[in-house]
Amino acid sequence: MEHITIKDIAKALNLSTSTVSRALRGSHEINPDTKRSVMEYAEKFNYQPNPIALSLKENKSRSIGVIVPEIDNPFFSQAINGIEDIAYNKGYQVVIFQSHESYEREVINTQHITSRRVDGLLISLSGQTTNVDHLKNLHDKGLPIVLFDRISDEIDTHKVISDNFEGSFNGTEHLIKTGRKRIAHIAASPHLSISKERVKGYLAALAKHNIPVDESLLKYCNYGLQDIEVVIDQLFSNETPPDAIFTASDRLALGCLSTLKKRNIKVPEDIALIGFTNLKVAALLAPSLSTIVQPALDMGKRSAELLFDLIENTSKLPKSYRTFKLYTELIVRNSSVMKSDEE
Amino acid sequence: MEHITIKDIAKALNLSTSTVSRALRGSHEINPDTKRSVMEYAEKFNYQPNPIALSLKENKSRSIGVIVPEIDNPFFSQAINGIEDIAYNKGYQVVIFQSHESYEREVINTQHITSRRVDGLLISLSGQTTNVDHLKNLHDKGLPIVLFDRISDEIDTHKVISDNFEGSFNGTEHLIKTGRKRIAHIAASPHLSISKERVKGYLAALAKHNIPVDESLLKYCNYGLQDIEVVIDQLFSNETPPDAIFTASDRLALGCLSTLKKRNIKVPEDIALIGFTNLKVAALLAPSLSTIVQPALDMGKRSAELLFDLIENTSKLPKSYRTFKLYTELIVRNSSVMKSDEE
DNA sequence: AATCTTTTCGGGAACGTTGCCATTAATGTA
DNA sequence: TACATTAATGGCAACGTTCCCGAAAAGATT
Repeated sequence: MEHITIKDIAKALNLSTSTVSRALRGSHEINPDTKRSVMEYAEKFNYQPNPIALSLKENKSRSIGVIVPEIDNPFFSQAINGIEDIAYNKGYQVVIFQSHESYEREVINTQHITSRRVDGLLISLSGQTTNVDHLKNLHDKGLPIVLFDRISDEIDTHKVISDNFEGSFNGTEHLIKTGRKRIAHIAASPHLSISKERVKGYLAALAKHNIPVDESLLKYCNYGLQDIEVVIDQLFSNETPPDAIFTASDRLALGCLSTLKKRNIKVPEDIALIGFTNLKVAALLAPSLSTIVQPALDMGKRSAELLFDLIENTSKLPKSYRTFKLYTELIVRNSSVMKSDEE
Repeated sequence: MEHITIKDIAKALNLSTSTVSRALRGSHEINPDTKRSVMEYAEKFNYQPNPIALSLKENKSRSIGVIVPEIDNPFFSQAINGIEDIAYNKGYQVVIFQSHESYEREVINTQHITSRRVDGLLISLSGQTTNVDHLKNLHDKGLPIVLFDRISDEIDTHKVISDNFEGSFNGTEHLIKTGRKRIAHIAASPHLSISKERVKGYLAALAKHNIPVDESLLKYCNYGLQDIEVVIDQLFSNETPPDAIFTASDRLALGCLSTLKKRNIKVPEDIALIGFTNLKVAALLAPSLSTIVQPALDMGKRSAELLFDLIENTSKLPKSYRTFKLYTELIVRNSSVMKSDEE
């Protein structure tokens, strides 16, 4: 890839680089004729300023880093969609990293992030992450960071989440109101903020309706399909098995559904199922999946907007950081209610 | 973000920048003692070489650009997963762009790509793209490019696709062998290579079994849900409506399924449905979706590997470019065959 | 003792761009 | 006419790094 530079233009037109530079940026102190000839030459030979030289000079890269556990997860790909949208309009580029739910990988990613000199970082924590010193260090050194979805209390910066407590509360209460008595909750990694909040919502709903908590109905589970099968089998080896499962994520709900099918347990007759998800296909599943919708796209957009706020105001020190809680919505479908009319 | 530089180290240890530079890279012509003190200082103050300065000097960025129509499409997010995997191991960073199926946006993206000075480009064409001059220009200027999935004959470089013809042929033949007589095919944008190949496979299967082609059963369709509804309605306003639909993508199959449900047309009794997809949830749909699986992750990996081959061998001019055709697999589920035993 | 090698290091240019400071010529003002 | 002002441009340093070239000192060879 050969690129024409400002020096080439200067040499060709017998000017100095500074004159060409100023002509290109339309400075008023350049003779209109000179300006025009420079412009024309640049146009003709398709001059494109070298952003790397700019970056070196200005010490910023006009790029942001994004670390997610897994790109190939509809929630995160939707969020990235929103992030890319905002970044595109701001003229920033998006550099993607995956932690694959691994703490070590996340730490390595943050190292790459800094060495890359991105102007800011958007991150959703890995399921294994309990220590966030790697992020604290970056933040202390002045790197703008926004956390989204899977956040941590230990970092003082902007955060964007969905209202996990309320969503979880509403989902659980929905199960209670439709007559379920023994409601299990399968959460994701116990370290995650989203897990904690959703467990709280679940417990609060039980408490409100005076349903005693049965510890054996509260399970934590990885995303792997084998893990889910184990958990389901544990739940059903109980003397009085659950009559409802509220899972804390899309993947878990899908895993449950397929395991329950294998075990020949009917949904919603034998057991109600409700997920916490944003999957577009949820409506097309058999049975169609009741769920609590999270606005993944909006979360991505909002996070990116906040990050650019920080990036563009790094000078104004006394920031007041906020945690933005986005709406969730309970959508009731067939997996949680007995069919009234057969189709 | 303050960063310590080689100059800082030099000043602190009373050395020249060149000595520090060489010490850091372990040059043999530096006194072991000096080397050690430099290393220790660098370690202590967490020196990280500035990749931007390196890029400027070496005229490469150690990053690759990826342009996909939409990140939030399981096929592409899986492919990106594979790309990121390979890039990570090579020490490259992945910069993401979306064309949103728009030709204009794709052209703008390629401009950003070049101005960004990425070392290579992976691209899957937008549905609107008929002219590929923007890519030809880049390729002629020496930018390594690998096309995947949605490719173009007009660019001579490595390409990675799945065997669309064979997949399509097998899918269509499966429908024929299970007794379907009027098989419709709903393709994506007519400009896309994948559409053309899949239409060819469809027609070839019909021809092999002496089934006349009915032009009214061959439809092209965008991804929007309204468009699908229109197409379905057109198909069923036919005097003799189809008894099978073979759709050319995951999204289209999902749209069909939901539209057919709305119209109260039973799958597979009234009509068989088969998709071309890689969706993990296909098995959980109602009915479970027969489909032709594409190895999205492997396509991403293979594409990235090829791109790095090109990047690392830009000198060796006489390249022989190849098109790699990856396997597809027909998976028969309930949407295309009458249930033999009810569950 | 005179020369040649090694070892170890510093100086400076270069990558592309911007911005400060100077410089020239032309014009305006007293 | 002498001086101040303005317009238009050039020179140069700087961003962080590497690399080529040279230089000094120490050691080795005759």
